[in-house]
Amino acid sequence: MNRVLNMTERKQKILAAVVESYIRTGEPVGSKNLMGELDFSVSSATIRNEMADLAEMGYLEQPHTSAGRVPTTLGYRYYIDKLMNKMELNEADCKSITKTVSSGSGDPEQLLEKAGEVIANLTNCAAITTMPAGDKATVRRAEIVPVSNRTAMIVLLTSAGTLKSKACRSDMPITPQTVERFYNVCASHFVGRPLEEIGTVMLQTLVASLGEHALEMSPFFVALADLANDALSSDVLLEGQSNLFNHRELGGNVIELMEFLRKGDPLAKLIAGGTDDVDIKIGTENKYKQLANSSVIISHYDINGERSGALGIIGPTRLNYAKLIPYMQFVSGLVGKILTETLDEQ
Amino acid sequence: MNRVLNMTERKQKILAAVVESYIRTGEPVGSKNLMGELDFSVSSATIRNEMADLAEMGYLEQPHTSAGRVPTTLGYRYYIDKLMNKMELNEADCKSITKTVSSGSGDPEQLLEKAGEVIANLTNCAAITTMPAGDKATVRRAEIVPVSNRTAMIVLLTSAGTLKSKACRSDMPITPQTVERFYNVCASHFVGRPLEEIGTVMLQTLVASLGEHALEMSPFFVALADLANDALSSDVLLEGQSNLFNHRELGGNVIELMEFLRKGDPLAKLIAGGTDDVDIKIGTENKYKQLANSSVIISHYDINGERSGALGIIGPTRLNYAKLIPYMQFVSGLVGKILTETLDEQ
DNA sequence: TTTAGCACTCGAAATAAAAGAGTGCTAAAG
DNA sequence: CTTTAGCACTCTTTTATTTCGAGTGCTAAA
Repeated sequence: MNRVLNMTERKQKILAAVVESYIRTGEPVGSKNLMGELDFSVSSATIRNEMADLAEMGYLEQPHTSAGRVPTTLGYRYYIDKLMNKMELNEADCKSITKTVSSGSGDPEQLLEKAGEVIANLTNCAAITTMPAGDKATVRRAEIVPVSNRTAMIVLLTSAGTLKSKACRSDMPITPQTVERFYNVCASHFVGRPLEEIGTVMLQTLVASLGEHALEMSPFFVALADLANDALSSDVLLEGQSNLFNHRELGGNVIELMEFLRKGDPLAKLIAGGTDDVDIKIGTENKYKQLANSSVIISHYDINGERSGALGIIGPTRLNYAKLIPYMQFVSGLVGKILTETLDEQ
Repeated sequence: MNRVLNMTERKQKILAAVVESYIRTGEPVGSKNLMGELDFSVSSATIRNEMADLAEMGYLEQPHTSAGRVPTTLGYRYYIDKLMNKMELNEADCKSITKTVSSGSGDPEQLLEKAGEVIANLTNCAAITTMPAGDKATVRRAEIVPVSNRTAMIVLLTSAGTLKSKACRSDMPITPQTVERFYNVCASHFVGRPLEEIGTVMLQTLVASLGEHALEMSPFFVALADLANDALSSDVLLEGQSNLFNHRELGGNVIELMEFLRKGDPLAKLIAGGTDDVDIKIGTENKYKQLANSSVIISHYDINGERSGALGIIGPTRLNYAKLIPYMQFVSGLVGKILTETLDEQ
């Protein structure tokens, strides 16, 4: 025994056929059925031997002894990297996507929400989208607006077009002088500076320098720091969550999966990483165990040539990669283009 | 035959015992089991007769011929209106609720989110909360802030402390004059006036009067009208949706139910109606067919003595009404108190 | 190296049987 | 007239048993 197994061309063809058949039907695929799907004629026994080899090599596995074969994570990976032929985009689909996505009023949040919806419907998966990153955003404007005697809204607008606000309560009455003082401090210390600089340390020294007004002003600066943090942590939108119910193979884990998706934080991390144009994580390739039965396709978008955010889908491992990857690229490209136009600085 | 069936005291006791037992266990309750739960001794046969009567009267029903009895909508209703003894609030719970809910920074949205979470955890149901109604809110401030050459944020702050914003794109460059002009128009026409007045009709006449600037300004006013509408339609927050999975009796309908909850609109209507302090809708009493197997408990909160919003839970009909109703009242009372303090005008 | 043939495995579906909980009715007792 | 013991009957749930079929792995011949 202990022979060496090489990946031959025939094995590749068989692997591709298994993957594609499984993606299409969701049923483990057996040697007989596979005969009809190959562009060369061999007996089922031959295919069986090849499949046994592929299983030994780690590309296929059997749910149980007498069932057909199913691709492993490794099998999908090999298929995607070496075997898959990306499908062309359907002209009509492109048009309708473009129409839907660009129908908004120019509001980035609305745009990404729409894009998420489109993707979710198109792919029958859950879609996640991130708002344009605020990493390098600067403060464009910061002010307080009183809403009652002791409560004011703190408003922060960034150069990335993100606007965050928050009510804040003070122990002392809010006078027009308070408002003006806050405005002046912001204008001189924050406007035009990166959001990151509004940290608690910075604030402490600042508040200290305010002397007699320190007590009065400090809650507002604390709130402002909160807002800056908010604006920095890019928002994640989730659409079409319930599409996941349509995929039986996710089984009872759908609930855990949805619970996982509900928390925005890991999602943000999920979508953040990766340097490629399109990131694909299959099953156990995902760092989060809740995603062990899912695949994730993430496609980034650029604003003014700079990586700014991403769109992604989450579904069963059995995704139609050949079709969906080009779609994701198309939509993210579109989003990037629209946002570049919208937020263009000059 | 055709005898008249009267509700006797014994029947009431039996009905209450059935309802309470079913709420506790989720199993149809049979005559023998019920014997142990009554404060008087009769044979199971007697109970059987009484239960048959209650079934004929419409308060109980059988899932199938040889199963125990389950309360009908009518049965629950009778129990809640006439038989139920509200449970006292647990001192420790109150404290921890108060602590959690009031731990925020004074932001109403954050407050209601926290309150929703608390309720969801406490009741193991989905919780809905509405932001304070903007019905009578007036415009406190409206302005545009440029974020790029042709894009600006429209910002609207209402007297109710709601702040809405939206990006808006113009076909012409946005100049400081544009900003000032917008500000002036808003100051003279909108500030201090009810939100409702910013309708499209009003806008049309206004834009017409702008003469040469009409084209330049109109997209902003349209966006402003959008924002006003947004601010008027009270936002609904949903928490603990996934708790619904824990209730097996909701069966396969959980998915439809969640899908229904995802759309905010019917939720808003659901929570809006009702004049009582606490509204309870049991199963088919709900107007929406998706809620036919669910119960809804809604408790309103007042700000400055005026009905302003509500907190609600959605769960199976088999809710522990005696315990949850007081809890809902407590939390909504608390929310009202905190918001009154926060938004107090004087 | 490929292929036909065949025994074997294992899950899924179908069928049968048994168990159990609860009812409704009857007839006797209070 | 009301209550209760007794009992046959109904219907779901559970468990056991069987059957079926798809698919494999192995062997031996081409």
